[in-house]
Amino acid sequence: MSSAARISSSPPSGAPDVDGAPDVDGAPAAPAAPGALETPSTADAPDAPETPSTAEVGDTDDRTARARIRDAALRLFGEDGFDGTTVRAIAEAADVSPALVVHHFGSKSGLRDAVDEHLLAKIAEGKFAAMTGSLVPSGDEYADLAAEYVPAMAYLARSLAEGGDVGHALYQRLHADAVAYLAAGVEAGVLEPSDDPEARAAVLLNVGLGHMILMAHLQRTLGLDDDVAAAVRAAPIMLDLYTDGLFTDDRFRAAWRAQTDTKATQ
Amino acid sequence: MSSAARISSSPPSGAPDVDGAPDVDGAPAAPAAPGALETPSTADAPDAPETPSTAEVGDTDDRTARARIRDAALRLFGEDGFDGTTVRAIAEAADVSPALVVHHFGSKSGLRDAVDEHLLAKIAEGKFAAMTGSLVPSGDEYADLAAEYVPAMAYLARSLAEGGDVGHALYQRLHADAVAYLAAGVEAGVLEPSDDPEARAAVLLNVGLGHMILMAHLQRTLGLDDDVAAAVRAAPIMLDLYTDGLFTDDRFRAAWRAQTDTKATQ
DNA sequence: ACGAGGGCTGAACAAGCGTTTAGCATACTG
DNA sequence: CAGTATGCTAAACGCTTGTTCAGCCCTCGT
Repeated sequence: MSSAARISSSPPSGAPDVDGAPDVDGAPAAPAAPGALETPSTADAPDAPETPSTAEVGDTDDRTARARIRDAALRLFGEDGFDGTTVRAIAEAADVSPALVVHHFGSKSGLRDAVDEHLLAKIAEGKFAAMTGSLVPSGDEYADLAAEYVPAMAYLARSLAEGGDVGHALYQRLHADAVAYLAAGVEAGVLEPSDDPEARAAVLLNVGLGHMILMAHLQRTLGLDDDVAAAVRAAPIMLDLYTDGLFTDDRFRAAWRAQTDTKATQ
Repeated sequence: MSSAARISSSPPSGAPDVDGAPDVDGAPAAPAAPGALETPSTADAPDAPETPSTAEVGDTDDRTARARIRDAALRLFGEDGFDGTTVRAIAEAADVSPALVVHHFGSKSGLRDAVDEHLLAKIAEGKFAAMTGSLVPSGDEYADLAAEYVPAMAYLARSLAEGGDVGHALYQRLHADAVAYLAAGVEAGVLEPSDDPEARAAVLLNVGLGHMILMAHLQRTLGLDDDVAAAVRAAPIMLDLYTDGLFTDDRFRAAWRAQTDTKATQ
């Protein structure tokens, strides 16, 4: 959520800071790079020149058709899955011939690798902090972000759920960030300390990401119109959970401890 | 978790009740039918006679080959996805010819429908309460359960993440159960009340199911050997979250409320 | 002006897919 | 015992898929 990051930099007093509501979603996630929330570039704009110094394989220039194919593949993979997406469909969406797809990326798997690499680079830049972290910037800002990042989020959600390498790479990155920001939050005194910070970071990451992955079900089940409404409806509940917990006392925790203790002494 | 169900029926005092640890996983989920945790039948045993009175289509007898095909399909769909699984692979796993698959189920989609129906029936019986609910019965019981239910869980996780109709049917059933059991828990005084019980049920369901779906990532990231270890590692953290919350005070909730109030009055 | 080369394409190919067909055994029914 | 339905299979069909191939067009260096 980047809440921990913001926690240590924003006064906990009255008015929320300028870039949106207090983060509320489940996971303490990626680094909220300063300005990450401002003016997202339009979705289909060609990439930045992308210095070929770091070129690893055939990553020569990358604009126009090549980028169009990659973006179309990202979107379609996210919507229909890798197997459910045909090269011909990608080609049509990118307005090129099927042969060009394989000419640029070698094969369909090569295209997926390129999509993954591109996405991981974006993640490494922290560009996904806003979306993976704070699901509720509130209102228009969220809508703007969603328009750009929803295809990527769908692809990531699918990758995470399927347990492939891309998803796991993303997970590990988000986990490392979560550990750092949770520690910062604890140090700032706004988060409860933990006996097992790494595991807690993973659990909270699961909670937040899972909440995101399943948000569509919540939306349908509650009869909401769009994902913004769903996020707004869910936000105060997450806040309640994180503020008060769920149980009224600690009888369940006590019971758990009692059992594990007796087991350990057996 | 069925915690709410158990809450109202078990004394919150010292020793945990007989059928395992206090439920600890994220979601208040399906009804923990009495005895649901006891002696699971072996995985590949043929189904119960399954009275043909409720036969809807060609559901005549259902044992031997037909059941073998269905079980193999369930497992393979869960492992490799629907598109990633070929009819020939299912046939080989069930030790029959590919043509028999189609002969029994009409088509590959028909087979999926049969798998879904079978699974939803199991869910309706409450047989999944233990797995979807309490991820930590502790130790051997969990291992036994896992051996039987893991294929189905994998299939369900995939269905939920993909947002198809099966997954949503499951979700709605689990949500209804969660609403009921959360209400019971509130009435019993062990759960915090909520302004929005339906949304809270959905959120907690998302939290718990998402935690389950992503458990494999947690396991890999923390370097744990198996899913039992992961569940045991995660359990006290979930308990801490549900008992104490995450924040040390309510500054985030206050900030959220302040913002939504000012927005509402604008 | 004119080759050279890269972006790009239409058409075709081999492989794998779901499905169909024709037919074999076995078991039940009269 | 004949007749018939049932469980089941081998082989093949048609289609879609990812991929290849030969060649077009258009730009650029000389």
